[in-house]
Amino acid sequence: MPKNKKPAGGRPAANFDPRYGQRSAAKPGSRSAGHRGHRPDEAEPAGKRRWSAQEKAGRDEARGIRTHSRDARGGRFDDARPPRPERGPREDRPARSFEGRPRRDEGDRPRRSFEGRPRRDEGDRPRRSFEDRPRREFGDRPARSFEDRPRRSFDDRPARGRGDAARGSRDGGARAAGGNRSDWNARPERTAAQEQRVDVVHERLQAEAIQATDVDGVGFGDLGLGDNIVRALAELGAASPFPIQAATIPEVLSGRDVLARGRTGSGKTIAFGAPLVESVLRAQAGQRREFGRRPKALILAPTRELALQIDRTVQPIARSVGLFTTQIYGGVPQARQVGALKKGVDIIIGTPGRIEDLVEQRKLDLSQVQVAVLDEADHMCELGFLEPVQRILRRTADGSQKLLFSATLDREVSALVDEFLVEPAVHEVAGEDQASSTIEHRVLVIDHRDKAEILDRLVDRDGKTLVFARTRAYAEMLAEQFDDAGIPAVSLHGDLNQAKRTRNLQRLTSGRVRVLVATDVAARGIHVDDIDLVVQADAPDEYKTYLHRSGRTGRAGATGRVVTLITRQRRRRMTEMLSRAEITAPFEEVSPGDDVIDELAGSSPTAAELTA
DNA sequence: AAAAAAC
Repeated sequence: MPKNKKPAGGRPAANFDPRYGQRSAAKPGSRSAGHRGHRPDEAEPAGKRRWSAQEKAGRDEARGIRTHSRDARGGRFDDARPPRPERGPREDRPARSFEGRPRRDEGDRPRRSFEGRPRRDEGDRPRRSFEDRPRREFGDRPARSFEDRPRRSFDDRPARGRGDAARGSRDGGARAAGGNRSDWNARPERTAAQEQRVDVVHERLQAEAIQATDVDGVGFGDLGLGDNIVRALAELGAASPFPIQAATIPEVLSGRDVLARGRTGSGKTIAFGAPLVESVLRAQAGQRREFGRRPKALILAPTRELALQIDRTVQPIARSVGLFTTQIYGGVPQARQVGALKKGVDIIIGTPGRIEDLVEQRKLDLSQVQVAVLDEADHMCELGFLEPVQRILRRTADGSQKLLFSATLDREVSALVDEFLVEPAVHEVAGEDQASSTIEHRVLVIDHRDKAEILDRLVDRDGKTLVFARTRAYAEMLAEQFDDAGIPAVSLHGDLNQAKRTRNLQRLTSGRVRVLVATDVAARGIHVDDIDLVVQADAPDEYKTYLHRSGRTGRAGATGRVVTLITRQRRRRMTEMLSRAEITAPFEEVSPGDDVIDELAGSSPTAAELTA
């Protein structure tokens, strides 16, 4: 089995370790209930609010899906179900029938070619570019030589689909002809030394890079989206396409499988969401939305919050053309979700567990799904997620289009690409390196005993701050610590029940609280406007985690700062991880009374300071 | 080792 990553090694006694316990088997939600009292002024029935409309987080990551199928069903549109009204179903779209486009068989595309680019032998660490990430050594164990690292080799993977046989459903013609996808696997044998690298590097996929300047003057309509969708995007705050959107929207509409990498906050959600809606619409042009119709598109995300957020972006787009979406994730009663499915929905957005659960209960039928999107695709290929995701994808319609998006997309996704994608197009945005980033990175080397005090000072500020902790217990403890210090804070982690999770995140979004302490449940995809400081109370273990966590700030061009606390012993691991992340950050030894803390707690750097 | 994801 693709035992993806996860080194056997692991970290030594973590840098910090209150370890409030091996309390892994904690009871959900219990302990935190207590510290919610602060802020009596919230004249808002916080409990009931559920994600209201105020946060149309708009762009964020997006995933698009699309359908190239045509699935016949009857004629009108009489859906009475109104998830979150806003404007009624409107179907003025001319039913263009675009389908019929030559689906994957264009031999002319020079791009893609999934193959692993020749990895560079570094020693010279050139610069970044997502690709060729210089070694990525998992556990970040202290400078251990690469050799004792558990290896993970693509070539060791079970021969799944490697040939073709396993992927019977897809039209074999194109595939047989195009050799591209085989490039994923047909890599030359490696030497033992190279083999070592593979498990840590996950080479980058060769991609077609779009230049930011290519987008100048291009509108969403030019990319093939209909007027209603373009209008809906404008209402979400997306007036014109970001590069990743300009690159992937036409590709998704063409029906091709797509792999896309765009850094955090670059607009991936709309990049897949908008064309997905357009595709579903085209596929059913002129047909009625029947009661009980089965979903035509599926968007999978790794966390409930992300699924919810994606829906907040996709739903208005879908509604603008009369299509319905529904969320399918755990932690909340099934009834409402099942009820929506019974009435019939066009697009479902959710997390693997509940989706599989409903499928097994026969309350969800994925057989009509023509487009499936995996957001944070590389994460969805990790241990624990991969198999459920595979089972879900296998339930979708034969030949369904697959779209894989992530800010850190690498060969780790080959586990899914091999089985499910056919000659995928690979896109990324050119020049997304640190030089063009709007995020400033700093590392504070501290004494463990000073940690709590330094954290208190760092988060005692005006702007919104997101603090990451390695464990649920520590996240909870920190939130209480901040509260006790007079700094209103809430937490977000898996020990909380979904209502609290949703409410606490909402509190940060709305600004009622300016400090949120979270585990990595919030590392990926979550978009909250104006987080200008990310504090890593515990340094992450993987460079990808570093990139995703820090990506909670500096979104859509805004500036932000990331401060990571480490103890002296961890300097080396941190240095190595930053190099893998291709990030440059000064290390500063800091004590509680140092001015630098106030400086860091102050306003985030200006664009000019960042480039200086 | 931890986190996430169903009940």
